[in-house]
Amino acid sequence: MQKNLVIVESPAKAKTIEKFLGKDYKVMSSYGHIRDLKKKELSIDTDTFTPDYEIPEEKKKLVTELKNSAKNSEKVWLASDEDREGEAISWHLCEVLGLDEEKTNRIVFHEITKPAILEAIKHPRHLDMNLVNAQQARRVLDRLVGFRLSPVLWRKVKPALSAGRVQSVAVRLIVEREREIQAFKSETYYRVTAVFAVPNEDGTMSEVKAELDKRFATHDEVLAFLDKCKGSTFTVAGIVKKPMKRTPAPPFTTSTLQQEAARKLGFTVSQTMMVAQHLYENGRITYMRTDSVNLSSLCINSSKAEITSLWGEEYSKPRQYHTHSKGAQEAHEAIRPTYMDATSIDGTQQEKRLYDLIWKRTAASQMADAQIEKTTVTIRLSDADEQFVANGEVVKFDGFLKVYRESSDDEADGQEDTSHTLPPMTEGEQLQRSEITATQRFSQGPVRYTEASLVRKLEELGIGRPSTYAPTISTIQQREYVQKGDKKGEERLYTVDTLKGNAITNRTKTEMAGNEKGKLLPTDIGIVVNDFLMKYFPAIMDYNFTAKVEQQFDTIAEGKAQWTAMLENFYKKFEPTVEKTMNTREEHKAGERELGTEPATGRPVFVKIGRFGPVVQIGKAEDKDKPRFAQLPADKSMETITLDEALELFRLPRTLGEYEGTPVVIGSGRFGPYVMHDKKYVSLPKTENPLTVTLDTAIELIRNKRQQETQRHIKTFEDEPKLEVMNGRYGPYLAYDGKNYRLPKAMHDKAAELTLEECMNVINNSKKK
DNA sequence: CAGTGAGCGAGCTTCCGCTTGACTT
Repeated sequence: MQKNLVIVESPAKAKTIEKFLGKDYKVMSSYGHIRDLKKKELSIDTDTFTPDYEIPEEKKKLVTELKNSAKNSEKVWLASDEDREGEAISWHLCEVLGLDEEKTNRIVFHEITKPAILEAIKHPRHLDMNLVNAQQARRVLDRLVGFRLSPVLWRKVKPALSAGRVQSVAVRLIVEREREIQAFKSETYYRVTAVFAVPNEDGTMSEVKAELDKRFATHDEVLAFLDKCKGSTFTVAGIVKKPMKRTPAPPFTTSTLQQEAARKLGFTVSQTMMVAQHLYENGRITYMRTDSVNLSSLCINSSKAEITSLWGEEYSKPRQYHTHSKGAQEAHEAIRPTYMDATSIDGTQQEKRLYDLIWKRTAASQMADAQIEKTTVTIRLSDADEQFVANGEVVKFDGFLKVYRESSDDEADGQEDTSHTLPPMTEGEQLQRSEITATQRFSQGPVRYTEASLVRKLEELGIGRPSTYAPTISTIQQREYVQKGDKKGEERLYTVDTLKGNAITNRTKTEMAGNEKGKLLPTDIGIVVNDFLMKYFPAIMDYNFTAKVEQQFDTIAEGKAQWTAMLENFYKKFEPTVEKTMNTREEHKAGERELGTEPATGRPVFVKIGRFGPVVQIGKAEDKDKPRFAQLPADKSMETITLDEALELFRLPRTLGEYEGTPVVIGSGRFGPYVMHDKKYVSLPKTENPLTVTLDTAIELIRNKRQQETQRHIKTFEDEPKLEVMNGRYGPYLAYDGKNYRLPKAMHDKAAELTLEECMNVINNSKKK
């Protein structure tokens, strides 16, 4: 008979703890939740709000193992995380394993160290049913919202769509940001900078850059000002030195790690989580799904030792951080290296880089402030009221800046770091002007979200949890509410006026404005679904909805409210809205927009969301003649497409004539326009317009393609029919068993003479990698 | 990387959180 069984949530944690506890303890993992609502049904009695739980198929084997182990143990310790979800996991274990609730030993530890765990074992408690009920309320509410709302979308918008407390608000953020950008009107202004020459002690000259304390609204004001500068003298009116300090950012949470890895390493949110998972499983870092910035005393002490030995005592400053983000539950520590004395690790390139980032952020958080001296010099003009201001920054003591500096999202916007020194100047000193420049600028509109900045916004609103940020972002892309893509900016003209000597020169330059890469853009479906939900379910779409229900979950957790009563309250308002919306007349009409009529027939032309996405339709379903359909191309949107653009789409496919007795047709497919002849397709080059291309050109394209086809097969082998030497766009390659393999450059010239053995060598070598 | 190319009448689809594999690419 086994003495003790300890159950934790994660297998990596189980392995570590087992070492600390010795042979009287067996440690197993539940791999998260072991029971949930049924997958395909609502699984909730909507009169009593009783959930109907089941053990999912993929967990059955694990549960049997846990059951057997529990039966053969004298004592079972439930050691899931100390938060709402963790408490519920313990309760489900209790129920499923048939443990006696009164005799349950529920324990929690705040850090994975031997003393902490031995201490926890000394203080077992019972299950906190209030906390469990708060979790049940959370789970049931999310199911009700998701499973009652989604079918409304299936009927009113398009099949297989989804809605939920978290994802729908995430889409709303992106849709609204896009509308803000559309509505934004950029205003122009003029920024004036001056360069002065200042003599150094050794007789050489230094340059000082200063900016005018006023921005001009019109070009006339600029010219008037530059004119005044011509005869003006420039005098140093004041020098102010101010000491400043900069403090390090707190250690990483899931959300801040995702943001920094995106900015500094270019990782996607899910990439970051995958790499972090590896580091965690290899014992390199603490748990990677956390909203806590807390560091264990172990880490604080070893950081101090490490920093002192690397850079000296003056660089060390132990700090305790406290979490105050909305809805934080603090079941774990911050994300940090398990051993601070490991300054680097073995692993893949990505693992090394992410580890390095985590190590530096953690170390910096335990380091001294940076001491900076900021110097501000004001320069007065004799002939104008405005003043120039020059700023200098000197780092007196670098402190944490030695290892780490946090990035910000809008860093790339020309606001480069201004840390530079000023040459010595004295009050009353006259400066020699060398050049004054007025540059036209434009006010910056809102920027689109990236994956990482959306995560930050969601966390700020208290929506979603560390374990769901990455999945939420992929869900809204999978449902095609949102697309990651590039938005091309527009070319813009701006003027630069320069005063040099006594002459003012004017130049006009061009720049690209509003160029954005890898940003989240709403699709037509995303916009339509959002507008629909905003119209009928504003309460769910409210940015504060989650915060409001979280407050109620907290009240339940404190034992001051009944969880089923809370759900009843919610449902009695929610359910009638669902019913009402379901029963509105209009089906699949959301987002429909009439563009006008087709000139030839007078039939109505409109855009709508069809079975397979946005389409243009001519005529109505009830008409005598069947309606015609055309899918919206990727570069057009339902909100902005015009009647003419819509009618263009119906000019394809068109038949050009016949060749070798079969028709030649120009069509438009997923990959652009093509020529179809005898069931074979040839892509139309970009230089040809599908609406005007001639039969002769099309025939030429068909012939070219045929010739290419004959040259594609270089060599086949009798002994191995699955293998073939092919000729592709990038030279010869091998095709074997449905896969393609690159041929080394040296073998390109003798591709036609390759032997079977040589080919198989290439294939086996590349398979090894 | 290496070729691709539709129609709008199968029944099904869906939530949020907690955790990792076992599958391919």
